[in-house]
Amino acid sequence: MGNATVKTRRKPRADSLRNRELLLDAATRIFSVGGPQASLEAVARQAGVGIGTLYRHFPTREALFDAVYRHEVDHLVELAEKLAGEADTVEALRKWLHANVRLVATKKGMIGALQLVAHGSPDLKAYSLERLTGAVRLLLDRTIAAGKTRSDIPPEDLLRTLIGIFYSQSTDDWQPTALRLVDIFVDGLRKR
Amino acid sequence: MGNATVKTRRKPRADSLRNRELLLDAATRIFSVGGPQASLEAVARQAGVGIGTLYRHFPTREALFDAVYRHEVDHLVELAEKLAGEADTVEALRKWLHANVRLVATKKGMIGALQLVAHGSPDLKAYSLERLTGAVRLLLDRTIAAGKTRSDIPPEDLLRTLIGIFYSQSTDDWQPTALRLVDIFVDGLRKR
DNA sequence: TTGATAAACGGAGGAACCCTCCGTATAAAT
DNA sequence: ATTTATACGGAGGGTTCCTCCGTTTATCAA
Repeated sequence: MGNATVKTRRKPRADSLRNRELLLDAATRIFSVGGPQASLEAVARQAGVGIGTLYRHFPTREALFDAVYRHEVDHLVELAEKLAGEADTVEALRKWLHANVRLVATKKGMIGALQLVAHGSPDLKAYSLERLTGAVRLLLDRTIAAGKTRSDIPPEDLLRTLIGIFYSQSTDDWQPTALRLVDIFVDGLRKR
Repeated sequence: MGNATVKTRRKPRADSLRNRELLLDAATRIFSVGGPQASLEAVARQAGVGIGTLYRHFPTREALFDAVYRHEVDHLVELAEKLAGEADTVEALRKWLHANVRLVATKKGMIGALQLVAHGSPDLKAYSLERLTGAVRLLLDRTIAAGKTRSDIPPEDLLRTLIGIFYSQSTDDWQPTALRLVDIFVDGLRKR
């Protein structure tokens, strides 16, 4: 039976897939510096496609932003999977948390974006929370299994702490502070 | 000696003052429904003046927003001064707090605006915090002097609680909840 | 009162952006 | 090779931004 849809669909066109990817990358860059209300025409220009193509792929600004955000979340999950291969489990966890800090630091626009997300689509919120929690769990479980850290901290709490660190630091020069706080927290997790 | 400026300045023109006031009122209305990035041309239209006039009075969007916000704060201070004449001191306090809730509720845009303020000009933040604290103190001291409420709550804490109530409630239908929370808090202040 | 003039006014205009629509181009299927 | 479903690009109409400048007017001095 294979496919339950009415007619056998054509394979999606190669240029379509490629352009979608180009747009996503461009949007990530543009939103990073311009915040979530940056020019969509600039995104299309940056991607090297027509504005019409952008709107066909992402009918609304929201849709584009949603996709970009999911993309970023997926990247973080991938990174976690890669780090899960490292020998030093605690260090792997620490690296992943630092990557989070740097991501938000680099892509300043993301901060404003996060506020939109918080008040925006519950779908997106649920998706990112779930996936990121999974990523943390992946790394955290290994440190626990290795007997390196205390075992009474659920991944959700660790994630919430991370978010709390992002929110509480709203000045320009917050990155070093955030990294330090992360380190302190990780040290706190360590058994001794 | 009077005026230390170089030359004796002319009196500001009457139309200038009037237009400034018109613009401020219009901006309050427009920002209320459209949020802090609403169209400035719409503000000028609403005020019945040319767009050039708007830009002369408020060279940047920030400047206009700043002025509107100060205006609103001043209104709340005036209200506090008026309520300070009421016989029932606790009721006066309650009314003022409710006015705060309704203000933010009516002017939805203010919520987004508050976020801009939080990360924006420290001047504006300091100004509003100071003036509003003064207003609360005015009302709170009277209830304490009348022996109606406990006396160990500084006005700053009361204000922070109010802000906390605004921030924590981010859904559409938050107004009744916020009013209830305010009432509970005021009841908590009461001596019995 | 009556000029003189500093100050304010309005809005045209060029640039950027938003989003839609549709003629053209092209990848997949036959 | 031909067909055709899909995707592409960008012109175009509408909105907003902000500047610039010719015109109007409120103040002040005579």
